Amino acid sequence: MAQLPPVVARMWGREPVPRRGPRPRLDLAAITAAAIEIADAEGLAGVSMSAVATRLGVAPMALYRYVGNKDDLLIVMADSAVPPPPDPGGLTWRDYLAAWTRANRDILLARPWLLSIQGDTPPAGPQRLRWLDRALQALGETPLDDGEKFNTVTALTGYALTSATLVHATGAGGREGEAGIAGAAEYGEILAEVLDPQAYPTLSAMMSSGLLGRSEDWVEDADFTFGLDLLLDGVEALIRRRTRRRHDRK
Amino acid sequence: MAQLPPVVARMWGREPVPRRGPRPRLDLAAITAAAIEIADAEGLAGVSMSAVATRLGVAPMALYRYVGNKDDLLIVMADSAVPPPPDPGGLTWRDYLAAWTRANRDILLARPWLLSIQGDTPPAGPQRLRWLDRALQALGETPLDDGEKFNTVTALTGYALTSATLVHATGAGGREGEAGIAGAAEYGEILAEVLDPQAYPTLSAMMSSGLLGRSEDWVEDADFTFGLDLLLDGVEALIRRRTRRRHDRK
DNA sequence: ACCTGAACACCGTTCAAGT
DNA sequence: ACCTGAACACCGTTCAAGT
Repeated sequence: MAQLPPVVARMWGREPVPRRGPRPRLDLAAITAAAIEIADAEGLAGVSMSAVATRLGVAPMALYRYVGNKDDLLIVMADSAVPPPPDPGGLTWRDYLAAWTRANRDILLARPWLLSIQGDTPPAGPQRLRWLDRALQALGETPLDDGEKFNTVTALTGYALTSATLVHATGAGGREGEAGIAGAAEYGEILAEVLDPQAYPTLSAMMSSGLLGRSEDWVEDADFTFGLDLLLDGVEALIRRRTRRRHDRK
Repeated sequence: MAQLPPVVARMWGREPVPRRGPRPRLDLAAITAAAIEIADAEGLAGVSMSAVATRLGVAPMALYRYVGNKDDLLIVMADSAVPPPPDPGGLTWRDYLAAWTRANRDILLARPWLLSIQGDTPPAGPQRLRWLDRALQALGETPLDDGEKFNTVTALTGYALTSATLVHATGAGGREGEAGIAGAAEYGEILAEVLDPQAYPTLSAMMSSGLLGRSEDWVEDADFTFGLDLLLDGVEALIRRRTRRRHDRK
């Protein structure tokens, strides 16, 4: 699952260029698109090799010419399901990274099945690396070194992912008929019933004061923005420190 | 997968208390322990209902008396594989949350299969909620409101998760013979070969200047600590702002 | 009440064979 | 070179039957 597989080369357009033989009826892009359609409609559980093949009008074994195994297919799906990152166009690093993180989270909310794959796979495909590139680019003008930029992006990515998990899992952003708890309120009720105030003092105090009662707010911009600003404030503080130090040396 | 299932009640000790009939030869704890042993040894792929049953010396169908289905079992595993959170004992909120986040990440590094489950499941079991409780408790003395505390913890959780994913996926922390890319250096090499400097200007510039060459550092304390401090600086800035405002009102 | 045996409808993946 | 048909060794899950 964590192995960076040969199929990665194909993701980057390094398709073998054969001379002879019948014209291929498939390619990696068509297979991936079919698999994504199934995942969007039925979730990851619906994505079986034979379901994908059926949708393409082909025998299941035909897929193995393009994909080493099913894990390969999942990795390719997780990359190509991601749209291009927002355009940097003239934004400050802070405004851009805010938009970038929000867009990142929105993708995960629209395609929750990505959560199950991305938590396990490093960015190695063209799309996810483009996202990484743009975020690093936005920090280009700052005095941070490469490692610091990288860790900043890691923190933002993690926040987007955890927020999306929470929203999706509690069903707060849930579309009708979707898997997930009926609502954050129900989640709260279940916890309230089960939590022992002795063992979970802070959490149960918060719950009885209504934290989780109104927790559909988790999806709302205000709440997401708060945590995001927390992170960006940290970055800004660091930049200010760095800048000051440079200035001192003059 | 995201459904909060009836098995949750059982996680909380709400086992049915039967009167008559043969004494049970199994219980949820034993099943979970067996499944975790398999996951530790062979990864999540090795955890099949029949593998778990075999390890317990029982027919596979016996498990269905304790667990609704396999997804249920995974949810229970993901909770009970988590050890108790660090002890708060006299630490400042900042020191405690730093230790908490680091411990969080270390668990994920020790049991990478948790990554595949936790990215998809909200905390609903006794262990993960205990972690949540302790983190909120540490923020108890600060002037943050409940929602702010909650989002702070979300951001820290996300950072731990993404850091662990990155470390694990690039194999930087890999034990011998484990799944994963052989090393971060190899990951870098693959990317270097495939990245078009035109399409990925910042990333390829960083790579040729050696960012990913020395990227085993990702695991090292220094690098992890940097991102963590970034987050905590953000929290601290917010707390300072809140405190000042209160002071002004006097 | 608890566990089992047999059975069902699937999986992912292989291999030799066809064109 | 590409696709297929048949086959293999598994899955998760059901149900009726045993004690």
